[in-house]
Amino acid sequence: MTTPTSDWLRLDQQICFSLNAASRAFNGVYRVILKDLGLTYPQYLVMLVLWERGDLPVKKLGEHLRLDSGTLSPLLKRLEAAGLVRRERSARDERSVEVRLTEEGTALRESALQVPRRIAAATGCDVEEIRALRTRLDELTAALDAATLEEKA
Amino acid sequence: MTTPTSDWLRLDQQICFSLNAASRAFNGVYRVILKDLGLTYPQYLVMLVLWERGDLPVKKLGEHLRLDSGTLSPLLKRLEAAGLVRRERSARDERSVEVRLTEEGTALRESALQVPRRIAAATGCDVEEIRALRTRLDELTAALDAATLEEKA
DNA sequence: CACAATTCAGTTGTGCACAACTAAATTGCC
DNA sequence: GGCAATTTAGTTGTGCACAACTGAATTGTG
Repeated sequence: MTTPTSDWLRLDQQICFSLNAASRAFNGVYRVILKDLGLTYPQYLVMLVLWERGDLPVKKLGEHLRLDSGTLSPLLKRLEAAGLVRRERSARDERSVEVRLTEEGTALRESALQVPRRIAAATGCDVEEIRALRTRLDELTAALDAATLEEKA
Repeated sequence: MTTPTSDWLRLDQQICFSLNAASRAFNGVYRVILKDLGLTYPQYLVMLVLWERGDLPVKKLGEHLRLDSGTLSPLLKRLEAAGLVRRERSARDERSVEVRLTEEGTALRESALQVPRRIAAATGCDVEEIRALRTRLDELTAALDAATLEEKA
């Protein structure tokens, strides 16, 4: 039992639409919830990394988030304008810029503590389901990243 | 056995990073594969809907894709500039704009037929796994959309 | 019929993703 | 020590998402 080629296109429509929609729906929930904190979703990701790991150079931040300087540089400028971080040229290596939490940025973590519970509630999943989904997504990302490199070659 | 509040933040970092990364990884694979067709991922989504449903007004297109005119108007202009669609004011209702496939746009479907197989290969999943993931994502989207409305209220 | 409310596409402005590039600092190699 | 290759941020340009708004056409109601 094989699937006609033209039906593959319909299936692709469904899966890639579903993924796109899910991603944007998640974004939408975060947008609403993060509005109180004055953060966008990508800005929240950056703050999470800084709260977790402490001050980091832009390069390291980018590695954790898989984002390049083209995305991070303007984003960090906005976080700096909002008073949440400072950016300081490293003395040891003048190419590098250290991103440091300000007091205000550190303090914001307290308000952020309520975010995950609200997000979890919005998904309607329990912690184990979320963990399972995360694992599934990570596998997928790994496969896709590997495939992207192959396709490019 | 309960989880400390501060660990929730770490879990949130993981799940929202994973989702974001998966979404971008998918985008990356599509970007590489669609390059041959001269389409971006969102443009491909629009073409899929048009191939599937035939000519549609912008409004209907937006409902299928959950995109508003702010996103679609410029995107459709680019598809028109590429010669894949035409946009024509409806005679019956002058507010409405019909998006019609050109011959070139219709013909592109033939080249697109190979895309889904390449994407499926990139995910490393079989058809059933893809279907299951799709179902999971649709459930999630439904829950998230409902929650977004609640949060806004 | 008249006119307020709604619908529809489009525009504007902000922010993100990413490719391609620049400029400056550092490292490695001879 | 000197110089090419690499590393690091940043900039520029394109495209998408979305909120807020505009303007024109249509619909509904008195």
